[in-house]
Amino acid sequence: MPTIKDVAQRAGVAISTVSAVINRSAPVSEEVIQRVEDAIAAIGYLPHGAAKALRSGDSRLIGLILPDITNPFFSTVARVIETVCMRAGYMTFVYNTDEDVDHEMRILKMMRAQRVAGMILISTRSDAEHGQRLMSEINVPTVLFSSNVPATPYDAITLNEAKASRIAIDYLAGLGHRRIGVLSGRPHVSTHEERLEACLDALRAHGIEPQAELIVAANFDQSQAFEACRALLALPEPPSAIFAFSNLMMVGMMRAVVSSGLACPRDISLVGIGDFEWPEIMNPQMTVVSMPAAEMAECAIETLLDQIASKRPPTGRRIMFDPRLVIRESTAAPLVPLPA
Amino acid sequence: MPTIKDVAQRAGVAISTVSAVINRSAPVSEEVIQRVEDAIAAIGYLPHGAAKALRSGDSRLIGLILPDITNPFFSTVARVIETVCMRAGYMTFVYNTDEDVDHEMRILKMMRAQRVAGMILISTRSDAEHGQRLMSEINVPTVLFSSNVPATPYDAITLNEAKASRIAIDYLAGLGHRRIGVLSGRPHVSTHEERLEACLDALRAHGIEPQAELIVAANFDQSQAFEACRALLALPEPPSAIFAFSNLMMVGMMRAVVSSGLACPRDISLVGIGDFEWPEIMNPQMTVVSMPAAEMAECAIETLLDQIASKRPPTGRRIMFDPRLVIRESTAAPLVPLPA
DNA sequence: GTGAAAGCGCTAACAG
DNA sequence: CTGTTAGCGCTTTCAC
Repeated sequence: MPTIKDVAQRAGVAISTVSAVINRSAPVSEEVIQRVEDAIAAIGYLPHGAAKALRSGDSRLIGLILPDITNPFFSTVARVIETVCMRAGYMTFVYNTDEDVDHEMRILKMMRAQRVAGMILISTRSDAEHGQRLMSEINVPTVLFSSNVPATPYDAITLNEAKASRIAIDYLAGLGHRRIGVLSGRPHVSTHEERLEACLDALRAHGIEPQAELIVAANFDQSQAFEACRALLALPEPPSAIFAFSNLMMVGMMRAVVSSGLACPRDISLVGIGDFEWPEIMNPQMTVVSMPAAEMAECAIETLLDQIASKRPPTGRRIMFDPRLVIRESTAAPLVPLPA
Repeated sequence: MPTIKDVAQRAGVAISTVSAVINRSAPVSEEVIQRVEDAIAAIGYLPHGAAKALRSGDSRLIGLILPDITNPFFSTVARVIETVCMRAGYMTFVYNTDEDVDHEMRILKMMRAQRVAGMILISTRSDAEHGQRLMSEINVPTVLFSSNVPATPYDAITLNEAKASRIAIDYLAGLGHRRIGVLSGRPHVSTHEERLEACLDALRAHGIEPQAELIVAANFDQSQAFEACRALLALPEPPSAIFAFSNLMMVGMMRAVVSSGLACPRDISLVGIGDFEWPEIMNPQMTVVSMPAAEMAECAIETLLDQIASKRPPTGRRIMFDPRLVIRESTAAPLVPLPA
């Protein structure tokens, strides 16, 4: 591989001059610029990223840590962040935690070893203990995404979780459902805790006392949601509607209904959080609380880039985006409304 | 950030000793190892990736270039490669081309600037001209994935494309279909060219002369497939079955059928290449030619890692994986079989 | 066993 | 405007 020295030699100038024309970091005569650019093109020179990073102390690298790129919500987020980063001259590392705390910490270490300039982190937990872990491992601008970690100085871009739950429960209750199941996520994650709390509030607001047997945590996991939903459906007094806290859990529920020989929405109404791109090929087309994934991702990366550029410390503020109820075919009034 | 120097100081040893214990590259006494490791832990030292890469000439970086991570086939591939790479001590850059040649070249440049140790490339074109471009831009071990670029020295891991088409057409013809539409991909891509050629062969083998009006290229794109399928359906003599060359084009077809007020498989049979993870929630559940995505990805990364480690030049060989027909509900015998 | 020193490719400070 | 040079953090001879 040719180095900057080879370019200088060929162009008949000093190394620093080459650096100056590459980075436009000092004024150079038009004629010399031309000679240098010709030399670069002739020998196919490309600056050595690691050398540049080492010397300048700026890796031009950004880390994106998410649960699972296989989930369409997160892959959409990744695409947006990749695009914005590239435009800003950053490269992106995208890594999957699989919702595993240890793995998250391992990835954080790799990011630190690469001296990334900043990170977007969809963390696996939101509790104070994890906040401590994060703060001890992170030493670059970081913005939290989707899930929040309160006891932490980082900015967070999230959904308005309370509203998301409220919308869903209000809609279901409005349809006449009284026995409403909830497939929650995983304790210690803000997207679970906040949605769950708002669910309970909303249920009570409709005069429905939450039943423990109808509220089950399925770990944000498709197959666990499948099992949990089957169990709910097999209850002596099954719910007439279920609200799940994620897109993949919604899928799990739909599979469970099929495999139980039931029909949605005839036997059971289903609502999830997070939409899919082609609802019309699903059976049934799902009613969901949708979130503005792309806008949220854009906000997150803009926030991060701004923090990196301005060298301002994070303000610890939280930016919330509004969910929106998209009514399709997986919900209906209960078959046999309970007596008032 | 602490450096190796700080560790050496704290442990009371020389820099080179610290390096030796970190990399186990030279024998060091147990006692000193302990002292060094304590020092590392105490100050939270983590080797500087760029410095290491610069000095050792080994970036420990692998590039994965694919069309679109949003496509479940590619995100599955990415997960496998990330996992295997991490186990082997490599980090991964994943980048999307959006099927754009210029963008592919831009990404290749970034990879070269980072001095990646190797690449897995799902290229956007397969013709000789593009092969030339690739060879002039690539100077590290590279393995081609999914699409092949024949005039090139790189190993390629692909589907057995001929067989994929044959399976699909045989099945459709066996069902009694004579007017079979084909939604092909994009010219100059092997996954288009090879599948198309095999399609025509298979059609003729069944005594069906391919009709130009029934064969349309939809660019491997979901919405173009939607449009193309609608057009096919609106033909005076529409096909009774359509075979599409990708998973997303299959989605586009299913949407087109819905939006045309038709029913699949009653009015039209549909087959695609590439499966989805939860077929049972689709309407209808789709019949597809499935490919072993994870095994193929594993083969690709193993091949690459082996090439990097052994420093053997690529053999230019092609490893093909067998497709498998998965019959579900999107196919049936034609409503009105043509007279023999 | 351990330590001193050269140098990977680059940037930036400074002298000309 | 151009050229020389120090040194980013690390690995790796090569003396000791």
